[in-house]
Amino acid sequence: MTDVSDRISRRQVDKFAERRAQLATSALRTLSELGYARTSLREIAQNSDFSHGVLHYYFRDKVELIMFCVKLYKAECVTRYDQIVATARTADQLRVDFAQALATTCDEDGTMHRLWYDLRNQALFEESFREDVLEIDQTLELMIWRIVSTYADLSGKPITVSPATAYAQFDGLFQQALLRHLSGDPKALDTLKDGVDKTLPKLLIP
Amino acid sequence: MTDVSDRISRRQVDKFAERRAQLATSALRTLSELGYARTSLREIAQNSDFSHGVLHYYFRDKVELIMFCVKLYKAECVTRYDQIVATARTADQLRVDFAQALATTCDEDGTMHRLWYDLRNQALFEESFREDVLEIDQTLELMIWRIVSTYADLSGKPITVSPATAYAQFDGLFQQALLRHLSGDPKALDTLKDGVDKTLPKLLIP
DNA sequence: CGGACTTCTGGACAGTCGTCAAGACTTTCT
DNA sequence: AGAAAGTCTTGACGACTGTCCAGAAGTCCG
Repeated sequence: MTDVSDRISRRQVDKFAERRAQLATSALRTLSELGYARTSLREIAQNSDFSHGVLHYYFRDKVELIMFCVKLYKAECVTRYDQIVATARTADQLRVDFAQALATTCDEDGTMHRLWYDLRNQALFEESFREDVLEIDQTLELMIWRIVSTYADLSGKPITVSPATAYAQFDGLFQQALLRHLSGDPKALDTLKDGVDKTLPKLLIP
Repeated sequence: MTDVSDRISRRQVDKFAERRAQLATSALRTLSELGYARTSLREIAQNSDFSHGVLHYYFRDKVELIMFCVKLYKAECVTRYDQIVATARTADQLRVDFAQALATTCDEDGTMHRLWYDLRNQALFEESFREDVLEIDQTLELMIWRIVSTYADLSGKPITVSPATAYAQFDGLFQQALLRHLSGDPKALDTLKDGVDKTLPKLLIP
């Protein structure tokens, strides 16, 4: 394989991947709006610049498309809070920033996150979803752990719970807030911030 | 005479309600097996002693049937842990019993609970589900609160978090354990017990 | 028994679904 | 230029969905 053909084939691959990403972005809009159960490939195509047939040109089937979508979204989502870790100077600041960031995510990206919860729930029923869902869940757990361990460092106190427990607690708080917030509860975000504020210090030895 | 509500107010109310419950029980089996998205009325009927047409004789539509089902289940589920509250003599015993009870539920009734999570998630998308889901969620929150406040009484220490926060934390722990457990992780239940063991004391002032 | 009512069946209807493939259009290569 | 490869549209397919309905079957009572 010469340098030229290598470059060419790579360019084609890039273009292919580019269109996949473009279609996945369209699909994400539709999925986050309707949820897994009610989203059809035709609906996805209608909210994009292409016809429904093209989806099978870029994705093997519906499952592959959806998994590609959620991975695309979570890849960006997973690094969102690292900025907070990087800039926080004190434990209290980290705690406040983290609580605020969760509330902002809940408010601005609520529809995307309900999609994530929807798909994670599908994994409870459909085995084919589990591998990918568990992998994403693992990266989220690590993201939370970076927050918690940084908070512990800044506090100078050791952590008393496992990464899994810490993640589960914040995930529960977020999920509850999301339901309340989408249902129109005006206090949902404040309750979330308060919950995080109270929960984070309890993960350390007092 | 085409409306279901007319039939309800007829003479044989008991028999009518009885059959509704019978059909709902069949439906629960199917729903907990397949989940909301993939359960059809024909599938439900096939797992019962009747044909698919009869479902529209006892329920207005699919949504009414499913909501009736989950309410039937949660009505029993919500009182399951009150036994623990009633018999616990010490805080430590309550803590251990509660952790064990959650693990047992996760193991034995995992498929039913994934259905609950599935429907609660649907409420994030479909507004018509929200009212019922929020109501059930509220009773679950109260159930957890009875545990936590009894634990606080037995410990002689005040609680530091709100009912919503306490519920969200345990719900997160349970949900995480359910996913792991259904995925075949042998440590899922022990992790759940450990998480509950660690979380419960942290809800009080040390 | 016979009629009135309730309960239940099974098929029909009008959609929607994922998937596929034939062909048209576009780009790239020789 | 034309051939080849890549990209996209369109229509079709069989299967499945919730809903409805005509009528069979069962139940009750005079």
